[in-house]
Amino acid sequence: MGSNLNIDKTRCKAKERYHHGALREAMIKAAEELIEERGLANFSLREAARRAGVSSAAPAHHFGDARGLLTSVAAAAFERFGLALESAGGSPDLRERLKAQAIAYLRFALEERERFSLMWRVDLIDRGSPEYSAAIRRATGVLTQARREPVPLVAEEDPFRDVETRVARLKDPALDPAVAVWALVHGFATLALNGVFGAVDDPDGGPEARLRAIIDRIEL
Amino acid sequence: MGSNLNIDKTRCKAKERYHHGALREAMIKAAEELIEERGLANFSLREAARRAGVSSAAPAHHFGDARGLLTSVAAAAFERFGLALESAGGSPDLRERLKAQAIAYLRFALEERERFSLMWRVDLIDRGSPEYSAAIRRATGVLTQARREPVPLVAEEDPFRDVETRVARLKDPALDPAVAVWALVHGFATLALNGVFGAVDDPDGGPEARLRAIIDRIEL
DNA sequence: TGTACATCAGTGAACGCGCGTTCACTGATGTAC
DNA sequence: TGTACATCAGTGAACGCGCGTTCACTGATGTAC
Repeated sequence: MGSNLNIDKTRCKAKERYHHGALREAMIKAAEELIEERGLANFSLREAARRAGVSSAAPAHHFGDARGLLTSVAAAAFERFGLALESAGGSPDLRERLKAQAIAYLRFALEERERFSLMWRVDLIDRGSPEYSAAIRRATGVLTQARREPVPLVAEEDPFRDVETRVARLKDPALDPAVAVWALVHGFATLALNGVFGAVDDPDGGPEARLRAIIDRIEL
Repeated sequence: MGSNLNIDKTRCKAKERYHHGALREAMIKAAEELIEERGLANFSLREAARRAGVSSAAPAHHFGDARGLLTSVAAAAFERFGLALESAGGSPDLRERLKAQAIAYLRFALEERERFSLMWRVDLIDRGSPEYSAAIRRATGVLTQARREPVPLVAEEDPFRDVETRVARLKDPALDPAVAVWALVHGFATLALNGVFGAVDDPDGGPEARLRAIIDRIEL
């Protein structure tokens, strides 16, 4: 790389270079900011390109079309979402683990409202895209795998006591407490975003405590 | 009314009369069909007017603007939704009542996908509208009032046994099992609509049984 | 029972808008020799 | 190390689209006298 190029880069004025250099990432960032700022309904490819300092035709090279860009934004959001859930799942106790993940779920939804909505907007994104389906599979996998703790098969008295029940539960998805908690927190978050539970302004207070109390009443 | 008018009416060709006569209802019906048929994302005021056999300026007299029409559609949907929940809440047993309402909730969501989505799309409707807020208050009221059964205050042994616990529960919304079930079924329905639980084609089979099993595990 | 007239509920043409996408193009990059 | 050239990643102007809404209008209705 010549020194001229370096000078351009240290200026950090991407617009002054003909080639942006990292337009893909810049577009995703611009789209995220636009969506969070003006709402998902007011997203437009042109405006996102404008914010990235690039002509409206440029994104086509990286995303194909507008749906492609939104798909990438959704995939990136799911990626971060999965990480948040994962790092919340540290407790060895199943109930605590599920509760912590539920809270992480709720917080993500309340803090990144518009992006959280986008993640589920099938009409706006391309579900078939490899990057999207990988990200959603990973994130939801974290949830539904939450109960796959090392089961203490060797009980004190009878080594086979309860084992069959446990195995049956592991096999029957209807009885998976993780699915119940997942549906519960997803609905709770969605309703909270809709203002059903009143003010959402203090996410540390109301909704979270309420969610904790509810999860405590699910038989695991 | 003259006989000419009657002849016109029996012809049932609304287009042939200058005054539609029941455009408000016709527009709502047209919008509902359009939405269910082509999806919420493809709704347009013009197309709805076209289907009602009326110029695109006509609806303004009844709804003001496009948002006004969608608000009325959402309100009508909430009205039917509330009725469905209400008629499902017949059982004297709390758990059975909640379960039946949850199933009704799920069925409504799966059968009227697009309208169910619209009901919660704050960006498309006017939440402040009296007709909408009345309808949503009524429908959600059915849910959150589900536990307000006649509590058997006069117990066998000690008339005050458990009473304080009951009263405390009634006061603390965090412990309201109806809210838990509500959030649960709402999330369950939303995820099901997103295809998370696989095929939705047989609503009598998979999702419903699963939901029943989950509700059985909530401590009421 | 007629008539005058205000009001209501339509028409249809037109406006302006921002959008997504296409197109021929060009500047920059990287690679083969 | 230099040069030719293919490829990549941009430009910016233009196209066509359907939309929501506005506007001056008109036909139908209902009511007061």
